[in-house]
Amino acid sequence: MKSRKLMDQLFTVGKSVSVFPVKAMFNETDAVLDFPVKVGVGVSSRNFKKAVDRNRIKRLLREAYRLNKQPLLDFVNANNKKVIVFFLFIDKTLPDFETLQNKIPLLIDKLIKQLNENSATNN
RNA sequence: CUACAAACCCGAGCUAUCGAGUUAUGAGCGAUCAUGAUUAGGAAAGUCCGGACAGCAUAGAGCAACCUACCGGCGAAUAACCGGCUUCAAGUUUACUUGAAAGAGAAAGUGCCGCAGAAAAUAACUACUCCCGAUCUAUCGGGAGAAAAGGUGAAAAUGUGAGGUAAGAGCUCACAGCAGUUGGUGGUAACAUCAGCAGCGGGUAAACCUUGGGUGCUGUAAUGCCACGUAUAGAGCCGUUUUAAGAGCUGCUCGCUCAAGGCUCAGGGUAGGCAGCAACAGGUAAACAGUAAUGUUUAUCGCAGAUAAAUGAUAGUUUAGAAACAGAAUCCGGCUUAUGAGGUUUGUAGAUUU
RNA sequence: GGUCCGGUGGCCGAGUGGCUAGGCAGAGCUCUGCAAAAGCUUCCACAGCGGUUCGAAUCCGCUCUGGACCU
Repeated sequence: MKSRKLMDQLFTVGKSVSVFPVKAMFNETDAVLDFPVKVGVGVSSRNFKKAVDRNRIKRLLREAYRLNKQPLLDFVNANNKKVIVFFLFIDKTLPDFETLQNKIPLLIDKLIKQLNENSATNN
């Protein structure tokens, strides 16, 4: 996700789920997207002052999402939805790849549940 | 060989699997896909200097402001790079080593120098010497001399010795120190050294200042272009061709030029794309010139280019070890700061062997 | 990305080169039957390193840190 407009929209009206140390903001959208899911990652510069550390965390988040994204894609394709997601790292210490590798699947499960409930209430 | 100091080098390589950015070629209407190539630093950092490049201005003059200050070299450029000179500091071997320097002018002027001290800068005061007068006979008053004595301070009118005198004084002499000036010698020069002349009136210019030199302002989010969009839109103020509101010369004044719309507030819209933007003060290697910075020649290479922002994950292996500081955002040169393990060179000290 | 400004006790804040004011807060004492108020005493500071100077919070350089503005 690279659009500034979508980003503002996400942070104003979007909802969130979190599995420590990662929080996911998400929003279903009617906007015309090229892909069913658009994803971004971020770290607060308040918690990590060095650009090296922030880049490291963003890379690990990207890699962890890449390896575990299949369930989310399947769900979204099955229900014909369009979703934008933003992963925020909220811990204040540098993580290692293994913990993220364990936590991201849990977060994605939770996200899918939320999406399911939303569509049920809307209908 | 060990320790210390300084300078410099390096800042992991390879294989497999799965990915990301850029780009070339091919395929596809297109989204995209396939194959190949390539993808972070020595500091990318701080932004302390200097440039390139771009926009505005180019009609200047004066004032102000800011920067700078030994000499030579190098270079696109620099107070910051290289070499030298001088001064200072430390160390010892006392003439060397290492380090530092914002290193023009205090004899153009103004200011400041707390406390202490007689006095912090035309010299005054106390005390000193001589003469005169008075008297209570060791004091007082007046005149003259003189700037040596006053012990405090960071700093006290160049220091020591001798002569000289009523007492004294660079008043005179010897030696030493300091800065000025003239000439000789060496050096491109700063400067060094020798001789003569006339001197010796603290410090502070990282206080104001003076002198010499320099600076137009702003910065790639600059700047140019394309697309989309709004309230056919509100309020207030100033002005409209002889006068002129206002704008530009970017701090001010004069002067000059342009000028029919301009300024402020409130609200609304957009926040997309292209160029700038990756081929040059280029990198690497060797040779040559130079003490060095640097330059020349030859060969060779094409070497990040994103925009919520790529350069990653896992496993194995090489190695004594893979750990430090740390992430490009227009580019380049220098400086400063952070930094792991190891290596090279030079110097000093110690030990051992010959 | 660029351009600037600041840092003085626990807090606020003055200080244009000569022992770092003042207020609030803290501690102790006085006052009171006990407290409050008041009074007295006391404690705790120049962001760090280096330079200029006899002497630096002040002047200069570097570092650290906080903030503002342009966009």
